[in-house]
Amino acid sequence: MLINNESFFEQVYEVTKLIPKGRVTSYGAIAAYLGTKQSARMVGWALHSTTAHHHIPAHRVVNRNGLLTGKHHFSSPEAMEQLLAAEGIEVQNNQVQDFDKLFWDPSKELL
DNA sequence: GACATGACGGCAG
DNA sequence: CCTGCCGCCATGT
Repeated sequence: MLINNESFFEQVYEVTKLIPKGRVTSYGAIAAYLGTKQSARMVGWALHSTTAHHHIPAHRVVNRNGLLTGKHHFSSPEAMEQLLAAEGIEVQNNQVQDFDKLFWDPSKELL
């Protein structure tokens, strides 16, 4: 996989868009895929820009714990849960159920 | 220009 | 097992 042909943000957008419906991934996974696993925070920041001006399924991206930490940044705190639920992902207490099963690793699946 | 914070993650205690 | 601290990059004050 070629890395760093475009901006870090652009790559985050693409990876996020490639997340299969009904699947979720983590900021760290995306960061690791992009080669900046140490800067998982940047991924979150990138997605922040994404939700504002791009149509990105950012609701499929959660933290390593499977927790919907960023739901508060969506149109509505419930939006993230609703979107995930609409895709068949069970969310309880801001946490993705069966996260380990639904987890989608870009560096593995997208390879 | 410097300090503090943030959609995170890993390691140490 | 749970809590706390550090690192990383960009943005806001």
